[in-house]
This record gives sequence, C-alpha cells and structure tokens, in this order.
Amino acid sequence: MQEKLKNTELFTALGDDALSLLANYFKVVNHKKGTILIHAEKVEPYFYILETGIARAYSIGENQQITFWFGQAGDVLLSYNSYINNKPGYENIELLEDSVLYQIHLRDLFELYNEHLPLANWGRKIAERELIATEKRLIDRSFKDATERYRDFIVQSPDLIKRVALKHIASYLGVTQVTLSRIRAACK
Amino acid sequence: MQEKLKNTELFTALGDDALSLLANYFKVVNHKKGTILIHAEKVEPYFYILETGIARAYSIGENQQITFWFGQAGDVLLSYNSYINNKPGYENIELLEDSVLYQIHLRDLFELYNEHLPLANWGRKIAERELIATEKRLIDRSFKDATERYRDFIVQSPDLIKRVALKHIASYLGVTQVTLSRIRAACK
DNA sequence: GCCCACATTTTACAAATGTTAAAAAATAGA
DNA sequence: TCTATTTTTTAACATTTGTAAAATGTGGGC
Repeated sequence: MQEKLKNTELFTALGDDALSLLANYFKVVNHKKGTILIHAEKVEPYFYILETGIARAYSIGENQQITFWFGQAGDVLLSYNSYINNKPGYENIELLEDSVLYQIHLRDLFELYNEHLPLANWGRKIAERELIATEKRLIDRSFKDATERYRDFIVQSPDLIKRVALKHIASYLGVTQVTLSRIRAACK
Repeated sequence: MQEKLKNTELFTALGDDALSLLANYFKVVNHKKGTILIHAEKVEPYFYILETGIARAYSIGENQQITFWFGQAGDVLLSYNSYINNKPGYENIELLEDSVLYQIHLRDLFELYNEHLPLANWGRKIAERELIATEKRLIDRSFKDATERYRDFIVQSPDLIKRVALKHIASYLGVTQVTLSRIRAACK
C-alpha cells in the first residue's frame, strides 16, 4: 500500500497490525475513466478505497442523474445497500479519471469485522464520518442559497472544481446546470 | 429493558449476551416535553435510545431553526460530533413529548466497543443505517418537489404527522411553513 | 367561558430557480 | 488542423418558493 494512503486520516487511526491484516486482503486494481464501478441495480460485492483519481456517486431518475457524492484519494467507494442489506442500492459510482483502487470482497471484510475489534471500530468510524458530512450538506440545503453553497464548494473542494464537469457539480449543489452558470456569471 | 424495545430492528441483530451486557450500563431516564437533551454548543457525553416519545434534531441559523431529523421509539439520540470528534456538534435535540430513554455514558459505550465485537459491529450498523436514510433524503431533495416529499412523508411517517408541529415538518421537508400550508391546501 | 400565547393559514408581492431552446465555447479524435 | 461531440453559457419566459403581515384557529390556565 502506498505511503501516502497510509497517512490519510482514515488509516492513521488504525494500528499497524490492523493495517497489515487489511492489506493482506486488498487487491490493487486499475480502472479507466468512465468505468461504472458500482451499479445501482446490482448487489455489488466489493468495497474499494480510492488511491488515485476522482469518483462520483449518482442516482438516476426519470429525466436526470443526480450526483450526490464525490470521492477523492483515500475515500471509500461502496454500495451501502449491498453492504448493509445485501440488496441492490440507489447509487451508481463512476470513475471520472483513470484510477487506482484497493479492492476487498465484502465477504472478506465482514470476516475481518467479526474477528478483529480495531477493524470493526474502523468500519464504524467510516460510516459515522460520512454521516456527519451528509447531514451537514442536508442542513446547508436549507440554510444557504445556491450561491453560498457554490462559494463554499470552491473553498472546500478546489481540486474538484478544477477536475469535475460543472454539470456534475450543479446537481451535487442541488441546482440545474443553468442556475450554476448564472451563479458563476454573477460571481465574476 | 422493555420487551418492545428488544424487538426493534436495532436490537434483534444483537445476541442475548451483548444485549444484557449493554443493559447493565443503561440507565432509564425520564424527561419532560421540551427538554433539550443535546446542545449544539456543548460536548455531550451521553448516548440515548428512545423508549417512548418523539424527538427532533435541529440546527440554529441566523433567523431560523432547521429540523433535520426526527426520532421515534427505538431510535438513537446522539451528538455525532461529540461522539466521534469529541467536539461540540451542529445539532440540538429536543424532546417533543414526555419521554423515557435509556442513557449510557460515551466513556462506557466506547469501552464496550473496544471489548465486545458484536457491540462494535452493532455501533457500525447504527451509523450505516442512518447514513443510508440521510443520503436518500438528500437525493429526494433534488428528485422530488415539495409536494411529493410531503406526500411521501405522510405515508412513511403517519405518527409524526399526527404528533409533530407542522412548522417542524416544514423545515424537515426543506420548505417554509407558508409553502407547506399551500401544499396542504392544494392536497385537500 | 374568556383570555392569552402560540400555531397555522391566507394574501400580495418579490426573488430565486426551473424549463426550453439556441448559441457559443471547449474538448476529443481522426 | 479540422470536424464532431460534448459542455457551458445565454436568453426569454414560466413556475415555484420565499417574505412579511394579517387573519384565523387551537389549547391551556384562570
């Protein structure tokens, strides 16, 4: 495993032995830009950690896709409904750049969770951190207008602004692409 | 612990020994309607499970409160930022009815998590389920208009519609009370 | 029963955002 | 480089939602 990944916030909390135990099960995989790693209509049996690249999670409606999450280096890519309920999910995950990932089968991961306490607590923290981030975004949808959300996004995710198509950022912020364009024109 | 609580989805997954271990640490507490159980500006050291009653979590902005979560019997009440980061949170939790709760100190809960594997995995599932629910709500904010969200809410939470003030439901749905009133008038 | 405090609805108007279509700009491939 | 495709912007108009204030409804205490 790359040193830089070991130093992400997600891994520093794990002890060395938990880390090397986990590393035994990880398989490094490469995927091209455009790969759909997780399909909403399937039970997806893998848990991924992104080493390099950018990903987006999106749901498909009648006339549109809604991007509701972006993943960057060190983030976990997962179909939560597969993981928890062993059922197809609501999210697709697409790689927006050529990517390197660590892959582990959910079967193996759950076995580790049931054998190794620090890992079980590590899995708990992954979900808890994601929950806090998601709740804050939900709250921001009410407290802040689209312009404020866009400004915050620029500050908090400067990499994403540079590397992700604006149409995806628009739906992530909860507006249409036309509205985002207007906001950007007004900000100049 | 009440039988009915043991039969909630949250507890049936736990084995009997994990349940009785947990029960040793729970203290039953009663609180009046209106009690603010969790304060956003404080590190709150307790984890609660609601036995009877209804609660809401809300954040305070400049001119308004936003209710972003409702808790019913069997749900966990918690300041996630206290729990995970040992820092003050973004959420207040208010009891909307006289309530009976199980209370455990975070110190004790973390000790259990570090000793007892089934409990650590139970804690993981609590956060994961909450995450799925929150992500779905965030996605619904984009896919569905306020009228559809209100109709869904009536179907999915018939108890809350009866027992919670509409001003709280309005902000939970992401609209003002005026808009909710208009929706309700149109639905008649 | 009456009054008070609070919740909800209604109204009129303003602001923000969506929709559709088209033009302009950027990007990828041959 | 040139073309084809996709992305982004712009425009005009429709719709939804917000704001502020007044009116109405509701429940508890005296």
